[in-house]
Amino acid sequence: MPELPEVEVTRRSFAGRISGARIQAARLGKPLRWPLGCPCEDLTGRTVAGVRRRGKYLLIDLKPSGVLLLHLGMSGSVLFDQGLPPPGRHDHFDLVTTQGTLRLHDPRRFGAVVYAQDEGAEPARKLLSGLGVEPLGGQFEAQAFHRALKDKKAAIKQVLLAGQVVVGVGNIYACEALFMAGIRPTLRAYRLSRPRADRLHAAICQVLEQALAQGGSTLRDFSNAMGQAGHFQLAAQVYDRAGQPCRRCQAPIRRIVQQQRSSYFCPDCQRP
DNA sequence: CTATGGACCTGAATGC
DNA sequence: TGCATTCAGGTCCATA
Repeated sequence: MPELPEVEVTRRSFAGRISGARIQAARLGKPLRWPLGCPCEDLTGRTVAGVRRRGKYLLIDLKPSGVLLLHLGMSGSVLFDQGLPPPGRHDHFDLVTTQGTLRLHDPRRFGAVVYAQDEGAEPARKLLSGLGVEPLGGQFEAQAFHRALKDKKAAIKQVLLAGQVVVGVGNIYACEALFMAGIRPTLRAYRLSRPRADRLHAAICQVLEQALAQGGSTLRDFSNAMGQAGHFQLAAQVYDRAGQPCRRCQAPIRRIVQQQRSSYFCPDCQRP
């Protein structure tokens, strides 16, 4: 479910409300992708200093020390509120604080909650190192983007999903950005000309900013930590539209599989 | 080093 | 209705 805009929407929906709260208890449900990395009891008594985001990870900074990395995987979502009902079968982490309970709901359990001393310490370092530049907030530059693509032999779609060049672009937004830029997902990254790389750079920024402004996509079941749904589905140009007419030229949208993931594109608007 | 495929897990939608 | 198959927003890891 969650790509960068959804994760950022989630962060904004509870960061302010949880900051300054004192942790009273933590509890785990079924195993997530990785073990927490510390006993739940070790968290009690600490204070939440703030919530940051890096790629698709949420970083919950603790005082006097420690950080919780939270990843939503494919099906995760977060709730933060007071007086939450008892955990259900897909609620796998609760952080009970003086200002409310943070709850990770994740049916497929590809998500994770991981504790580290700080973001440079294991296991956080390993998860965060190797992540590319943040696409929003001014660090993402067209020239550097083009240069980075130059030594990637893989298809551009795969390079975007890998997150080593730029983070946060998942399957939906990769498809949408490539459509906006008029680029076939199968085109090898190093073959992008500077003008096409520039277009893709702009498209990535635009599609992510737009989704963020609209509160995150909701192709299936996304909602933020206050239970509100997003609206991106209204704007999808190609994702999940196989066989339907391109909104720009009417040609049927095609679906192909790359790296065992679906790619959608318009054969006329997007050129190899 | 790259490229590929499998792994993790559950639920919804589709097909016979 | 029941049962099997396919697909889903992610990403790590083993293998060649």
